Amino acid sequence: MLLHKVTLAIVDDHPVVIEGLQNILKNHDRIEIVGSFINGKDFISFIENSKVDVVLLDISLPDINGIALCREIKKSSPKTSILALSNHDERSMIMKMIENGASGYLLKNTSVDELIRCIEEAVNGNITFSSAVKEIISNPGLGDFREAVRLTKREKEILSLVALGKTTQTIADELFLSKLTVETHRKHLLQKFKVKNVAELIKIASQDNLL
Amino acid sequence: MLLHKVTLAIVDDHPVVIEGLQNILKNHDRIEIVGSFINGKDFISFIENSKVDVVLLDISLPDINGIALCREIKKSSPKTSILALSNHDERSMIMKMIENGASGYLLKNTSVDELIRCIEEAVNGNITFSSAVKEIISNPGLGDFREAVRLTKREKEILSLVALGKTTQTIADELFLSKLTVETHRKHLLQKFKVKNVAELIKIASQDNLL
DNA sequence: TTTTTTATACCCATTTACAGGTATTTATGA
DNA sequence: TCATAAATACCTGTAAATGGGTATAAAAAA
Repeated sequence: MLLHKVTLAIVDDHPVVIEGLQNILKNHDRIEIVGSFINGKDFISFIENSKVDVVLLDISLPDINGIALCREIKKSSPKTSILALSNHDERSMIMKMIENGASGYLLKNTSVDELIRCIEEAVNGNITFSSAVKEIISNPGLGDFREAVRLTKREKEILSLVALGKTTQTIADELFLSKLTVETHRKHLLQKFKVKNVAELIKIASQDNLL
Repeated sequence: MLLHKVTLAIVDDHPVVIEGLQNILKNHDRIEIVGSFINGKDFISFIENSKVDVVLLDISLPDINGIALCREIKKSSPKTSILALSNHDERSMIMKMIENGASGYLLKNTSVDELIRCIEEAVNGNITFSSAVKEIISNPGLGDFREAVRLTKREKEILSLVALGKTTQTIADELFLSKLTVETHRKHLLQKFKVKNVAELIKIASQDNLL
């Protein structure tokens, strides 16, 4: 048994959510809330000088991307357990957070009981998920095993020009390339995405936020 | 001055948000929270038998679309003021909610003070917005005046088949149409979206959630 | 009832895209 | 240093898409 209280911080840009979390946790005698932050930068400064055992981290913050913040926190304070709080229910996002040091992942519609259970697990050093998240992990959707397509810089560049409706010739002129070179890049894009024309290409790229 | 308390309900599928809102509002002596709901259906049943002056409504619920729910509520209980709570910061969404009977629109990152101010305004029958929302309304982005493209049923059907990478001929075969007919529909799609090829078409359709 | 929209279909000329190759130079990693 | 990946470029033939028209019947709206 630990004698000291567990120090916990909240990082979420929604004041109402902070209010809710504080209210839920304030009656737990083993937990002490040591700070609430509405952006990542402030929390990073804070953690450099303070001990935080657990942080409840909203992964969609205005100033910094959740994955990057997760890694930053682990670099500054490796012993801090990070519990990701998020609306994103894509398997890939869950996996990325875990890969980058999170100890758990909760969807925002998690019940209060489950939330507390997960925090307690995180305090004990375990990795935890809310039940909806477990469901997602164990029942991967169809698209979930299609690994992320790795595009070169040039390919990304051409992909976005294609998405703007530019033709091969126009792109070639703009980039001072041969039309044939641009055709090759397009061909590689179609191959990498395993699609057979631009319509499908742009749809998938758009769904994967590559535009 | 009213003698009775203002009755207020909360509809949000995030338990933590409900907790936060309850906690923020419980000390207001003029406000009485008469119910909290995590889906639209339950609230619709509730409001048929109860008087609710103000409802804080999350517009992204699992069971029903926010706009439809807004209209439902106004139909069942026209005197209830609806304050929309949302993460969606698109001008078009804000306008749609107001058109469908909402008395205000708050982004979820609204501060507690502002939230209370808006609830009080709504109680008094005014239409209110959080400052971030006012900003959005008064500074329309570039795309905001491009009015929503109105597609016919057939056009939508063909658009989604095109997005699946099917060729004109394939689509014609599947729908038992002449290839020339499908070509005409495609042409109309390009014209309506004011674009010159499928790449641009699919990108815009995808951004507008038409796929 | 008249007008407009929707869905259908056709024609022609031209441009663009796609499939399936090969090949060279330059970076980048192991 | 050796192998691999990236970026470049070329060739040929075919398939598909686009632009700019016209036209008609049916359905929906005014």
